[in-house]
Amino acid sequence: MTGFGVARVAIDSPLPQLDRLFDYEVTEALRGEITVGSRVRVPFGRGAGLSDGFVVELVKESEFAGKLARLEDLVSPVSVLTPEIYRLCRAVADRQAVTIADVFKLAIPTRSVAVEKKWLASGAPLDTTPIRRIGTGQRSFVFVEPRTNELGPIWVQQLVSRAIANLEAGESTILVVPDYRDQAVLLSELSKKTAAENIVDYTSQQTNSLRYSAFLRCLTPAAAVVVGSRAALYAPVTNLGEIVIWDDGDSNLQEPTSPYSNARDVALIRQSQTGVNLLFAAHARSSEIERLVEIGYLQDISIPFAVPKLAISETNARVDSLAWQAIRRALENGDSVLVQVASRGQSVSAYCSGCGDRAKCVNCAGPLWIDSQNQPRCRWCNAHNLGFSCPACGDRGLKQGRAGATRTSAEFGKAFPGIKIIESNGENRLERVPTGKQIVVSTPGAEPRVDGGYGAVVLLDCNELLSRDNLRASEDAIRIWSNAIALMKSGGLAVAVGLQGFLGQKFALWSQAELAQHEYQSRAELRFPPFIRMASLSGERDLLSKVLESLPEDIEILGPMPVTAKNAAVDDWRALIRYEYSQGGTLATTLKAQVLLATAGSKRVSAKSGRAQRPIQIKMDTVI
DNA sequence: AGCACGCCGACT
DNA sequence: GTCGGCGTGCTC
Repeated sequence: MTGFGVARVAIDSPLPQLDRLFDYEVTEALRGEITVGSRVRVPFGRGAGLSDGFVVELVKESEFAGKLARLEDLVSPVSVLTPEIYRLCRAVADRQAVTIADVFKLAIPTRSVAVEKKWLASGAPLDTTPIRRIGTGQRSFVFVEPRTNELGPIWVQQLVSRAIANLEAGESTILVVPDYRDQAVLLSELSKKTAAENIVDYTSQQTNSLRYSAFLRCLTPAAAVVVGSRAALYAPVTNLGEIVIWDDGDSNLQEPTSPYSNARDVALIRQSQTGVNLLFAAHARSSEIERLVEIGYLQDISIPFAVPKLAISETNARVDSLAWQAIRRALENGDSVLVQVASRGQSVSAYCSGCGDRAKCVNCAGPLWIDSQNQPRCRWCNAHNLGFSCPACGDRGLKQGRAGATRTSAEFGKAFPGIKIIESNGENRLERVPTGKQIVVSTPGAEPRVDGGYGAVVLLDCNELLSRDNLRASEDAIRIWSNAIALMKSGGLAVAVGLQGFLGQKFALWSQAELAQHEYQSRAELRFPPFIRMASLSGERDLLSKVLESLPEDIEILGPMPVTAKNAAVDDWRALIRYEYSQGGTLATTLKAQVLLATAGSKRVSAKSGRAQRPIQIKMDTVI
């Protein structure tokens, strides 16, 4: 790269007006050292200090008419922002209408000098030329057999063997898994099949130095298997052959802060830019994947498998005879039983024993529930309500509502004397339980694994999960049930209590594709995502109106309406924007520009309070 | 974000 | 006559 006197630098600033490249004259002394992707500090604006940035390009001459400032501070010559990852970050930022700096935060870990020194001493090259796969990769979706055997869950085995096959072909794999426990299982299975140096632990539960070390391992020119969560999609790994996303419908794959991206979309972008293989694997199919399959963008490569034995009972009893039978049979065989219960604690709700009114929190009037310690707690503010007294009738007694996991455990304890009952929930989660005759009562998503698989899986409160107030309730429920059933061994019996109608019938037959089609169809009829896309804009009312007025006629706007969320600022308003996929690119650009325009005109600090004014927040895909 | 430039009110 | 108010605009 010697001889290029001008560096085009991306400034690491959250300001949207600075989200472009700035040219700097590279001093003679740095010309031999600086690389594309180097971390630098540059003079910027009228400020006295230096700003952080990354070299995106090295060129001979600048097209900038003014006088260039000099780049004198090279933080490190390591090429941390490879061209491939820069392109990815740029595209994600553009799609999400956010600044590239917000994406850099996910893509480039903080530097650890000690780790970097060690890495450089090991003889790694500074300037890593990514070997890019040529041609168009396969984009696919696969239904994985929902079963657990002596070696663990089938899906783990399939992902591991896929990654190992790629490794043997000299190609890297990125395995993205929503849950860190699943990441741990994958890492441990991988370590049985290949040397530790081939495995990169990209999970987020790590210290800065470990994260930077994993990042640098990716830059080392040798194929690897990268295991991690959302951020792993930005791993600058050498010779990437395939990206695999497990269970894309899991909400953990959604970035909660800017850039508000979903792992699925980031993977699709990286695939389209590099032509690697992309595989979505799951037990159930998300409506987003269903759309991609229907438009032919993804190919369904599922291989038929024996569906799990699953009985549906349309009953009003919480635990019906079918469920009791399944549990008894499994216990007789010496197997473990998994019972999924919709909520934790003794009871999901509490009522005044005097007048029967829903019991309310003394602090905030939120609804009470009874925790596993048998104490009344508030669902909103979490306060204990030991001194409860009914505001209506003054009674101090409480009646319990529907049973939670703790009370269910107690009930099973009575029904099966001498059988060990184990409870697992989100707060107190077991990853794995030893094999044996036992009943495991778990809330959704907290189901522990048992070696060899469960002999029976019983899903209680099915309608509870379905009636969650969320567009994705049904889709999520199917996913959660399916994942629980996948913990069962071959020959086990699953029972879903209280499931009815179309959903019950199709689920019993494991007709996952039909369920996904049905779900997607109903979204299409309502013109809800993912049939179309829906953005949300929120912020101060007048600012918001200004931005909305500037949008083209053919964009459908819903609102604005005041935000009623509990902890929302008083003056926050929100509008939804419904748009076609084909409009996404232009809309994102327009919104970014218009928000900037609207915000620039007005005062940046509210005169009275002195508090910094929150700009308008853009979420290109809102979760409703 | 900072920071300077610029054009209107009460001060040694 | 000038010091300084912060609205406006730029940053290679």
